[in-house]
Amino acid sequence: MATLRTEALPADRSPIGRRSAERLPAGFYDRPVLAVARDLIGCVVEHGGISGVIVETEAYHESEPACHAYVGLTQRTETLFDPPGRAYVYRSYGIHALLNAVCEEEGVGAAVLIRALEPLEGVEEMRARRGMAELREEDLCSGPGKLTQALGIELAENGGDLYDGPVRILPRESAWLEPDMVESTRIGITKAVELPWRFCAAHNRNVSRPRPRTAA
DNA sequence: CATGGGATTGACT
DNA sequence: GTCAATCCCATGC
Repeated sequence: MATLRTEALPADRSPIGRRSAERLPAGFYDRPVLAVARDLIGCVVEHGGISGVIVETEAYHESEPACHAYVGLTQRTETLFDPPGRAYVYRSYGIHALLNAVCEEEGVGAAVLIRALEPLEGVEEMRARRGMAELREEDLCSGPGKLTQALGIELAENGGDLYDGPVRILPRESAWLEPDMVESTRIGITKAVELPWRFCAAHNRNVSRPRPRTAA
């Protein structure tokens, strides 16, 4: 069984280099998708030196009809059935690329949708990519389509390895080892709307709208 | 081969 | 609050 402990490897002074030396444990994604969705809060998504801390996720599983894999193996869904730890990137509403982490054993269609990031590195490049003038920092990655645009993630990244890139997910940093989390129902779906499979960092400005009711 | 429906966003009323 | 933009692909005739 995988744990969240990161492997201590030779350090580097630069933030990117230091994190490059750390990996999520082998088997991290080879677990129930709900566990992975919780544990990804606080981890870091990085692409081309641009990065952010994950503050919102949703879980999807082939056993429920909101999941693309519910219909079985098709051309669209084949990445979902790949080995855990791959990126599933698909186009939403004809416009946006959405990033997911494939979970559970090979042959089981399950993934965690990365819905929002707290910008970490490359904020100016994010602003340039997002294109709109004078965006506040919390508007850069506060939604699943926004964050892929900010990090330059496109459909070409579908099927890529999240340990080796080009899109990578790196372990939690010290400030995020035990994040306060809020559970709620998922956004923007019409089926299985009752499942509480959305996870947000509590009191974080980068969580997408509508924000969940934060724990009292 | 035609059709319809999105795991969304930004602009506008 | 409402609504259009726009592309991939699953489904059905």
